[in-house]
Amino acid sequence: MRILVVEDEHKIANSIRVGLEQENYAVDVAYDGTDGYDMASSEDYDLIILDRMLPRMEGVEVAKKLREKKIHTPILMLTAKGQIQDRVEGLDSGADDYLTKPFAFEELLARIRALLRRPQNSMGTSLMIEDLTLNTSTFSVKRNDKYIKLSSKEFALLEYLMRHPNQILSKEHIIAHVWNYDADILPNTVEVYVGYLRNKIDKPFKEEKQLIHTLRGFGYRIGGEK
Amino acid sequence: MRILVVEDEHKIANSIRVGLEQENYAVDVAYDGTDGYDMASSEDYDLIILDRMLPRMEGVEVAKKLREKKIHTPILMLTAKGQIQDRVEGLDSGADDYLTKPFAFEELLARIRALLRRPQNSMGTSLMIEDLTLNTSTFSVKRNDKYIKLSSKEFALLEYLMRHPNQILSKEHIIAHVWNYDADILPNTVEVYVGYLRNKIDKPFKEEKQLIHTLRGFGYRIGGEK
DNA sequence: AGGTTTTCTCAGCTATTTCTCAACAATCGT
DNA sequence: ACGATTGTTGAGAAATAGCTGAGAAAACCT
Repeated sequence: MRILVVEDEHKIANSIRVGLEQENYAVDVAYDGTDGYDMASSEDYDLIILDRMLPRMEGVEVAKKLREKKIHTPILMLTAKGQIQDRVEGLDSGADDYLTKPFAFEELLARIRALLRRPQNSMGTSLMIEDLTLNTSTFSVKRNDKYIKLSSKEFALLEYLMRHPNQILSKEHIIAHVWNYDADILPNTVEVYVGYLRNKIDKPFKEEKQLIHTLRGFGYRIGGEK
Repeated sequence: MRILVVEDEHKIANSIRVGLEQENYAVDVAYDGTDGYDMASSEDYDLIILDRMLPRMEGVEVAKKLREKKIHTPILMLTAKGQIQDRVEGLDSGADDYLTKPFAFEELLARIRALLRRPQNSMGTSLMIEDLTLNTSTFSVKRNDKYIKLSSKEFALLEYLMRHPNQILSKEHIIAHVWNYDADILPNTVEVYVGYLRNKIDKPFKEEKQLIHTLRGFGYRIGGEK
């Protein structure tokens, strides 16, 4: 899957590129509207991520021109927050979906998956490892039939871990996926949150198998053997 | 089900179209009265949503002409607010129901469902959670056999919550469904209205189970356990 | 036109969450 | 065994989410 990112802020463009590449998308980047338009019309992308405010040509303008040219590549438009009424205009211009900055990287991924009509990543909304269940539609977490109350960040972290069971996830990787792209999060913060999760899902279940493992020097992993 | 939307404001027409398509209706749009009239008389629609103020031919006029031509497709007429005395005229002209702009999308859907259901059973739905009942045809709410008086916004919010019992609904989600498209509603407004509802349906029933739950960081939920 | 109700925002308050820091513990290489 | 590196944890500061009373503005009703 090839994705074109049109975004003038290099920092943001780069984080998106790196993040998407880790998810095995092929990514090209354009830093202004006209470049974006040229690339979108000459190459064959599966998806275009288009910032609304761009030098040389506005995002809305780019979208309109592409549609006029009968290029129907799905477009996901980005705007700064507080421009809520742009939504209608954005969708009118031909965009297929719409996301306000700043956003969590996971949300961007979810929208991309939706637009690419990919079968949602085990989209039973219910993730399960051993006797631990996480339901993404009711936002509930259970272990051994006991409900566990998590804060939203704890939930996001656990969801991310559970979507990649038995895989080692580095702290940098976790930061990129669970926090916003521009969040300046120390690796220690991840350590602290892993600690919180352990207090809630492992420590009270001493009888059961411990689920969150530390792989010193590499990262964390949920599930699998010691 | 095929629906014809006759509305000259492209922005509104488009939002309605997108929204209805998401509900699996097939939607055609006409942007003025004569086009609307032509399409309505040549195609076979299940419902026509007709704006009152239209270029080339007034909504009322379109409705009258259709009825003269023995086309009895249900018509839902839209007017700008503050034109309340138009109601009689609108209904006289042959419209079956009547909605003032701006409206919440959920309300439009409810009316559409009502109109499309009319031939079969004209029974309004009754939603129930524990000892709380909400009747959408009489617009009445009861708890423990006591009638509770709600404003229309409160009613709309409660109806939305009760149509999704045991589900967590985020403030953004609630705004999108209970308020109208271009309403610029702060999340705090939802908090306030949830407060109003609590004052009326939970606080006076301290003995009973409390029904409206806050899930910090996620949203609100009606029904279900603490 | 005047009073009432409803809708919505604001500002202050509280509780919770988020995140960092720094001290401590565990592990690793030599 | 030793310092160096990496991970854990308690304490607390800062940020954020949610609740509520007050009130402005609009809509509604005679």
